[in-house]
Amino acid sequence: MHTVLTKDFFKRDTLTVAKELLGKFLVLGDKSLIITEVEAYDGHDDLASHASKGKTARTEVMFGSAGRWYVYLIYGMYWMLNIVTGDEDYPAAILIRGAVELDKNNQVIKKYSGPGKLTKALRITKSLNNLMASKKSKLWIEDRGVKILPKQIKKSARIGVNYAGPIWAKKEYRFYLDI
DNA sequence: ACCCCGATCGTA
DNA sequence: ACGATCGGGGTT
Repeated sequence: MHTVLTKDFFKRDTLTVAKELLGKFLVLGDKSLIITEVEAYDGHDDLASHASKGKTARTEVMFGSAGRWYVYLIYGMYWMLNIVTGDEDYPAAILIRGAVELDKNNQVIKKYSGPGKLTKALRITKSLNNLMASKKSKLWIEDRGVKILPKQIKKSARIGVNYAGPIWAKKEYRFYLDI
């Protein structure tokens, strides 16, 4: 059974949604990738989050309704793909950092490790920013019934956020599967 | 108008 | 462990 995840799925606690995204499928045209690594950016207090500096033209998406794509450029060359979570006016999103591409028979075609490499391979750019994750926007997330056990979910501090200070840089908001 | 820095990556 | 890289966010 293939269920397209909609606003209701994403409009919940960000850490909960982040863990549940593992094992879900990122679908783009005829490509299906099982999500294996994510990071949560949760609320205005999260000093690692762009939203900690308040609402700006860039971060406005994060304050908007859940289930939209937040895509931004980093280091002048890499697009980061995030899905907005939580309630309206509560800025939060989940960065998709790794996935495994499968064919129709669920055979592994390719592994994508690293958010920049993933978007480069899928040709994801700014054009998706602020659009709903749906068939209409051509990029969406599906539940295909894959069950992930809690013990399969690994966690660690988020990558590349040392600027966030001792407390927030150390939060174990990165969740991943050992494939 | 401009300065500064980064939710990375590849090489070592 | 570290440096390349450069667009644009945030502020002036």
